[in-house]
Amino acid sequence: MTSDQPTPTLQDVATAAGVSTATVSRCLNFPDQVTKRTRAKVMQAVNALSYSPNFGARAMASRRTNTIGAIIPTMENAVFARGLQAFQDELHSYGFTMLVASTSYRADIEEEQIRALVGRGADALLLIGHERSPNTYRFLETQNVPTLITWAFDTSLTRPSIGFDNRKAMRDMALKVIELGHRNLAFISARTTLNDRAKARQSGIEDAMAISELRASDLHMVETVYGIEQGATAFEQVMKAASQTTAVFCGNDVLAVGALRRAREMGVRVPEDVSVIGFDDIELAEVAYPALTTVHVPHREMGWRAGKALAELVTNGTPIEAIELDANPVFRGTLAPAKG
Amino acid sequence: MTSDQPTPTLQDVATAAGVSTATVSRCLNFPDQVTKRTRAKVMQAVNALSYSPNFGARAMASRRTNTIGAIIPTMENAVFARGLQAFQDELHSYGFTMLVASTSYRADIEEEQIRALVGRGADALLLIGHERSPNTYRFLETQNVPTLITWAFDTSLTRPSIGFDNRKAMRDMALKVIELGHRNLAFISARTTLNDRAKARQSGIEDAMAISELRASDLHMVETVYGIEQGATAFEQVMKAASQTTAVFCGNDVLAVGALRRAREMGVRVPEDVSVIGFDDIELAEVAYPALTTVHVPHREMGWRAGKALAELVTNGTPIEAIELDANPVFRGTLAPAKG
DNA sequence: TTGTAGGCGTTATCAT
DNA sequence: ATGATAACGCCTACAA
Repeated sequence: MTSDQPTPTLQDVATAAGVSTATVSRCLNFPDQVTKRTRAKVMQAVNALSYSPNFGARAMASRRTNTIGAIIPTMENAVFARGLQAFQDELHSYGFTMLVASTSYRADIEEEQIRALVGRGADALLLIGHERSPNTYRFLETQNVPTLITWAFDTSLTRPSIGFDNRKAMRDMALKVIELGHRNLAFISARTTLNDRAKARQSGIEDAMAISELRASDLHMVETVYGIEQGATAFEQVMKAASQTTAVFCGNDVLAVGALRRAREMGVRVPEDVSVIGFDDIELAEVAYPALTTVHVPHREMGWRAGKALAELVTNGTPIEAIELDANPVFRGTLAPAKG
Repeated sequence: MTSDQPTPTLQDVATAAGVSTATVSRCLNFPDQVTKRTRAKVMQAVNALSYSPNFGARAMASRRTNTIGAIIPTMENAVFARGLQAFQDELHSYGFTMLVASTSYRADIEEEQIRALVGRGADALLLIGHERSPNTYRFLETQNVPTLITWAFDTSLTRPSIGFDNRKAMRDMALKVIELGHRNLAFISARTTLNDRAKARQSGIEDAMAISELRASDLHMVETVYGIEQGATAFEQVMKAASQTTAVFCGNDVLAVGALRRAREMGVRVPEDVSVIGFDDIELAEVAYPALTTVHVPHREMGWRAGKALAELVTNGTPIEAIELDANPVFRGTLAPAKG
């Protein structure tokens, strides 16, 4: 670096172009309110100085940031990645920037991140799932930040959501599994504390059992934290505690893949001895061997629809229309009829 | 909402607490410059109003944003996810916020994203790989934004990097493969345009061939875009065009997993008929069947070291110390000695 | 320890 | 169509 020249400001451009700052501002924001000739002069100065507007100043003066925040449980694996990419692409096409933060599935961190993004002037927020502390919702309300929920759908709530019904999706899957003759079911669940998706998925299995005249209380449940290794451990626990199990549902594909691995290590054949069912349909599911039977989640569509809805809300005030998407079973190699 | 009460400002808090705005500001930024008593009063007012500082104003007044940007090729899969999460966690512990943007592996989009993040006042930037247009580097220099390169390491360049030597890593892997008797090698590469990692990995294989007195020109190369499906297609091409191939290197695990799948579909046995080698060691690699032999990349360490380096640079001016990490072969099921 | 006041770079409302 | 100029909300010398 030769010299620490300070970044050029609007004023510098104005001086260079021989106009007022107001005119430069207009050139940049409303080009057609300005003469062709003036515009040319100004743009030339802009380029010469390679001026680029100061975000903070602009945010302060216009009281808008063109920023939309997304807060997801984790970036560690691909569960939210595909949807997020679609969300970001859509926002980008509207001229918005996406800010991401992750919570490691912890409610306290989520609240912190919400404050951080709101503090940074996010014009709106995308959140995963409905369940969080009243405090958090109160904050969002007083701050007047529009919020959209995704990865869930629940009309009984007033908050808009664009997602799918976790309970119904899991119920449909479970009905198919029961139809194949499975009676001894287990469920390896993600932590259900402040996680409505996990709870809903459990309820879905129980619904299916009730419909099929099985006793929901017979569902063998193990709750564990996220991770392949945790899924493996949980699978072993299940097989030890309830060895008659023929079908193991998992709260998500990551756990399911762990279960699959441990099954192989234990000499338990999938699907001949026990069927394994996941949820999410991320890349892992296809790649696993045998390929995982799972509930397909419309990642991309959810993402872009959410992006579009928020962009239009912020831009034109178009109210968000709740949208329920389908999440359907995908049958692959890990599910087979129950023996006998 | 009952009333559209405007967000509280520093002034509001000051009034409520019966002090000046300066005192409130100090309470928030340098708590120990203020009496315990005063602080208590102020914090109470802060909570009562649930005040949270305006980012733009703060950025403008302090000329710092406490924001560090990261620009990665894609969020679609887990390649960069683990490292990014570690990066973000480390930044967070220093009080920084991470901004992410993705480029879909396109140089023009990368440049746009760099401008966007700089425009938003990013105090520093994390970029993947060294190779980009001189224009882009010039911009970064005139804007005076410190930049750290990761996912690569090259002392011949003056730019600091914290990463690993792609060429050396791939060479080491290739040497092992050749040692196992493989002579007919193929390489399914990611696009090499403006992608120094892809090029380096290719060079690594060629280096190993040269060392082993094989003709580097005999390496059968296929270049393709990112994706499982693309890896599958490329594998088929390779086996059709060079059926004597016994070892297929892939530029990354995603392509490798695609190759694996197509091999199964084609009735080609891995590793009996052909060995498949990946790069990155993401979750997919472990989960694939057979589990993928691949080059392990120290995702997390790279991420947190990068975060620490940038945070300390921005905070204390500590210059970045380039760090070379190891990326070593991991031998799993897809590699076996060549037949005969 | 606390208060006063000027300035940070834009936008937007008025005039002209 | 263009130009003054008053906000915008916070930080930080400097003064008290």
